[in-house]
Amino acid sequence: MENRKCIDRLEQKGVRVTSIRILVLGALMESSRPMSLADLEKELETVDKSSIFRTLGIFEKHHVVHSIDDGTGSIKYEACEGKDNCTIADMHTHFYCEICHRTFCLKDITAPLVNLPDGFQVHSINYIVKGVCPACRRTVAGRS
Amino acid sequence: MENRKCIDRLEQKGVRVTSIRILVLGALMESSRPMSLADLEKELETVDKSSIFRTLGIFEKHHVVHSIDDGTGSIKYEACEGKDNCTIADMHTHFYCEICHRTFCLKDITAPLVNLPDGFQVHSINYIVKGVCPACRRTVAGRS
DNA sequence: GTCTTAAATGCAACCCGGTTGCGGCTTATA
DNA sequence: TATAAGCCGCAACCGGGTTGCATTTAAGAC
Repeated sequence: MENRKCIDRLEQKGVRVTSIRILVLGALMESSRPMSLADLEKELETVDKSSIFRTLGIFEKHHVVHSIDDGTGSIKYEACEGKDNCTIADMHTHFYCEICHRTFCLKDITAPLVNLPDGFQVHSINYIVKGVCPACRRTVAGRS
Repeated sequence: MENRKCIDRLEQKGVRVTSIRILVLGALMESSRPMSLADLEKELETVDKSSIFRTLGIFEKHHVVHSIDDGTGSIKYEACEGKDNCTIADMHTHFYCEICHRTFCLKDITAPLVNLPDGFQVHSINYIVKGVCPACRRTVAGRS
């Protein structure tokens, strides 16, 4: 419960501090994986999902968190890392395991940026690799 | 209505030919953009969405079409190109315009593949670049 | 052609993530 | 303490996707 850290981050980004916001940001910062609305709902039993939803919207607008779409149909969120706003260069690769349905952050692997035809203006990148993660691969190794 | 072409493709992929399947595949092959279930529903008024849904599932399994997730919340489909099955190398880049909400196929731009840590087995790639398309950029040029 | 069977289809209902309207509560400021 | 702005919980809603089931269609046997 590093509340201090959450509070500092919120103040630094110009977001009003409330108990719920501390809880939501705390959960995201402690998690090693991006979390969906449902994940947060489960972890924060006492908080209504609409509150979490609105909180995430505010966080996103103020660059406290950013969202990624791993193709599972539910958007996932993770706390932004650097002090400054998340830029394209900060976007990292994600890996979605089709067996255990977990999404991994590969934070050291920057999402690649291709050259686009003239006229396309890039705002963000969504780069998801799908397949089988090491753990699941080991588990099913016997049969493949 | 190049029915012949659709029928050939279905037979070649080992999919039973029905009138609905010809319609669905025809619509996808004629479209310059990937289509969602809702898009197909609108274009094929006479066909029930559950039929389209199941048809797409069968098409996907038999590599007649593949799906992409452009982060809009609705999966889009496009007809596979080559005679053989779609491979990772065939996956191309998509661009989603945040203004007009259209998804563009950049067929000449192969989706990049990063090097993953050991143990990750890749099946597919989802690479979406988001921003503003040339047409919308021109339209809003006056104010930016 | 007719029969039989499996597959395909339409309909209606459902599921679930996401979203919104609104009344009540909390916080900030005077 | 009074007031206003913003936050929160509840409940209802929305839309894409999915499923169960009865009906229709197509493929093969006779």
